[in-house]
Amino acid sequence: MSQTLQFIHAACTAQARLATPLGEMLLARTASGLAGAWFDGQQHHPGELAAPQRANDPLLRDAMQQLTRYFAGESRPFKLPLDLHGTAFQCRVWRALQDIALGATLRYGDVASRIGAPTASRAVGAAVGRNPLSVIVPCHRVLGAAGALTGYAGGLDRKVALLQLERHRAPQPTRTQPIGAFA
Amino acid sequence: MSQTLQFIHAACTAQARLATPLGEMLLARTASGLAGAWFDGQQHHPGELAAPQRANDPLLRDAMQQLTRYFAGESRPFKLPLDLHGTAFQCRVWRALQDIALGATLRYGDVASRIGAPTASRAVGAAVGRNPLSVIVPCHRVLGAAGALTGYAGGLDRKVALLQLERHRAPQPTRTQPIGAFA
DNA sequence: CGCGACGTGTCCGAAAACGGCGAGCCCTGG
DNA sequence: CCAGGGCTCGCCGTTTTCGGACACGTCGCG
Repeated sequence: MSQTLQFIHAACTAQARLATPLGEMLLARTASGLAGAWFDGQQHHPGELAAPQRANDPLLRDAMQQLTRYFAGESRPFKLPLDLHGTAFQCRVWRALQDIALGATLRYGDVASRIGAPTASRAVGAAVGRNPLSVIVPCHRVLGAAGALTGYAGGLDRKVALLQLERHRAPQPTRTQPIGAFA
Repeated sequence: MSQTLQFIHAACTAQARLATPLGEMLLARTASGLAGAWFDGQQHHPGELAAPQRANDPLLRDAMQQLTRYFAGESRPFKLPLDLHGTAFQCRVWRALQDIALGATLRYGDVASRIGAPTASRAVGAAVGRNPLSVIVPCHRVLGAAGALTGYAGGLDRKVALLQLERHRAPQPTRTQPIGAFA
């Protein structure tokens, strides 16, 4: 099992479920922050967690509220304590993802450059795909060099839906413009 | 890294250090019980833990007190909530170890029989060696078929010392007599 | 009686396979 | 001419796979 999932199963203290327009999600927290958010049936889903179901946990409630607002169209950025665990490289990638503003997109190669490994775009792809915090860490804002969607652990339809949702709320279309499908 | 150590690093919530006649020990707990006790420099030591140092944690304090009394010569059995994590096989072995009374010893093969895998004595050796709770789960009470000490993660001298310590407190020399070195 | 072979579960190291990529090349079709 | 589509080939971190090594004991042969 991957390092991240191993950690999730060992250290999570509570979980909760949330209904969204794109399907149900599973949220999980540890002692120090939000550790996971997955769509039902997506790739790299941790499966059943031993941690108790606690819909009224303060942090989980916060997360659910912010997600609900996000899906309702609010453009306020997520503000939650996170507890991301992965290899050093993955963490660098995930941190870089958090810097992509709502409505903006980057190419895999751009992310690679930003973390100081300009030739590792393919490895970046792998890391992006294992992002444990769907939606909250915006891994859906990374496109192929030609603007193609190229992949999403939750399924391409969800990626399309998320980008479309964000497309109309963006304060202004910042940074790298999506090319091709979204030009 | 081994399954057990992986868990230790991920799930421990507090640690403490204890001075004993055989060297300093590191104790670690999780939310549900005592998870580790290692001599400094022993094999399979987890190294630096991220969990905070908390000498006044109730469980850790209890453990330290009982260990201190043990080293002082009291023969009262350990009574602590434990949180042992390993493969199914390892857990069976470690549970079996806890049933060896103070002053008694078993052979690796005996342990193998007791857990229902009479031909797996070699595998038992491996599992015994990875016991995360030195002293408390008495892995030092297992000897080779001929009574030889054969090994101890903390060093053979410590194994000798522990057995000697227990030899004189035992209510009565129960069960399998140590052969050879301890006859 | 001594020696070697096997059974057994787990960890460890090395090697190979596998991707949510991207650049370069050629080819087609306007 | 130029724009695009399909192909091949390098890129690189992670995961998977595989072969040995062990805190032993029994059995079969010389």
